Amino acid sequence: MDFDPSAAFAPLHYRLQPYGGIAREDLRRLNDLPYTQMEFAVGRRIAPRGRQLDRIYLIISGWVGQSRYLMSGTRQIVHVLLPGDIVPANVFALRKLDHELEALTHVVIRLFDPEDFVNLLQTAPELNMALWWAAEQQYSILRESIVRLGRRSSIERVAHLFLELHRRLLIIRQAKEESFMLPMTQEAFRDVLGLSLVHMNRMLRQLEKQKLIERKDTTIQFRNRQELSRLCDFDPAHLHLNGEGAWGGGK
Amino acid sequence: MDFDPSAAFAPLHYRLQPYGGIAREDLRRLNDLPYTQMEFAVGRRIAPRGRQLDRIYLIISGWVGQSRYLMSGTRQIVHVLLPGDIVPANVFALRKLDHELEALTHVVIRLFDPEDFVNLLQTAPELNMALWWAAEQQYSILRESIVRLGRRSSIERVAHLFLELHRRLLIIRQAKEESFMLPMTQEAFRDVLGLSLVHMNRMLRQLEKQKLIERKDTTIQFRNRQELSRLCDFDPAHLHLNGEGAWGGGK
DNA sequence: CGTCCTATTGATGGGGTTCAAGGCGTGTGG
DNA sequence: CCACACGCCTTGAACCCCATCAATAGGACG
Repeated sequence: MDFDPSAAFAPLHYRLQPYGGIAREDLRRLNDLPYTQMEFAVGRRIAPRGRQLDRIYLIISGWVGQSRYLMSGTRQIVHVLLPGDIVPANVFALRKLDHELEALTHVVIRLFDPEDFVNLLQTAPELNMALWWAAEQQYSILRESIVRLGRRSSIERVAHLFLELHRRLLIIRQAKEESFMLPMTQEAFRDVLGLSLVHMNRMLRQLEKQKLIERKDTTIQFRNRQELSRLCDFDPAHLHLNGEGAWGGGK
Repeated sequence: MDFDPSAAFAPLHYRLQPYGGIAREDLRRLNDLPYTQMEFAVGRRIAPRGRQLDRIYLIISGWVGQSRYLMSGTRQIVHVLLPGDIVPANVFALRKLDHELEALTHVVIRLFDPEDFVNLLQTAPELNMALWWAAEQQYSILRESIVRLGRRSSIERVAHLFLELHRRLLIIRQAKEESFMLPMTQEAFRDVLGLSLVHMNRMLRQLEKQKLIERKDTTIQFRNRQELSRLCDFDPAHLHLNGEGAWGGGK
């Protein structure tokens, strides 16, 4: 680490690292942008569906769900945002939110003025490019979620989500090599995977019984990650872990 | 229409219209960009997973599937691209494809050099912004697909996809008010919805029996679109049909 | 006229939901 | 300090939606 961002910025810093050299100065300027900071308790709604986005949300700590409620009252969590993630992923298209933002854990977020943010990007091309790549990664995760929901069995879904979250947490250094903290309830987990609570719980126990994972409190420990990956045909390619293929965009 | 684009460009033109005034000159310059044009027969692979994107793909006519194959051989079509759609949606992040591009119908595409494309965008801010909005719409559709797969029943999925495709086709003027052409096979349809062929067929027949739709050859005619929308809780908000909320991005 | 692809329908079985009840830990108030 | 409540997790039992297997029909095409 040649740059020592404030702890608040560390996740974003790690997240953008793979996408090429971002000037220390740029990160510092991002760090120095005026902001409002807010905290939310578990389960609280951070922003409602339909809200016109007039702020850039940066997640400092905690997990945030982008979720949709159907008329029947059921919920689908479309995407789980981790520290360092930004809403909207594409800061140039400030739309109305088509989903809720909900705190899946205790959450700290920072709000920026979009104009400040975009002005900074326009004089920081590397940072700009890195954010595009981070956005692209988010969308790849959405695509992979579609595959997971459309074509994988329940046990595969559970395994696949574990492995994906683990990789994402590794990037921001909030996981160990073979374990990670899963702070959300099974209820939230269920709504990511499109399953029932009962059945998802059974699949969890089955993974334990097969000695693929271990659970202690909120910690998930992999006991045989390779076998787990094989079980659910996990391929981290969609996470674009190396920024390879980045193209300078006429800079 | 104050601008008369070549027939090839009409869908893109219609697609970008809602997102604010794009200068006629800009569209003309896009139209004049050097390109390669290619055609693909039904079922042919346009680009394989893993290919480094070094071209911008614009769909001129036909439907293209972004699909993933699992080890088991099953396929999930992650997204259906229609005329006027662009791959990659974000032309600034040229990654490796994490899915296949397949021709769901006979397809004509145009390939552009990314550098040409980006250079044009850098001197055409309105066009640039419109493309961001178009990209954002694509991602919203992905999110809605996740809800569809995760929390909707089979018959709801079928109805929902019909209504969504109809809306998208209306935008590019390739549908009538109460009907549209569905040129893809039920096999492809199945792989969008994550269902089995047999069951999906039954749901189609059931929608007919309930007098909600009618099918003649490849034409789907709505017989009671309101009831169909209610059945599947369809809400076109995710399509961002009006460009409202567009924000100038410091231009 | 046979072949191949797509659509359709019947029969059967299983993966996952729903209903129901109990366990466990934690916080809270008497 | 204990009793109780509440949230979350866990497990059993019954049912059902949807997948799978199987067979036929109906073009399109050579």
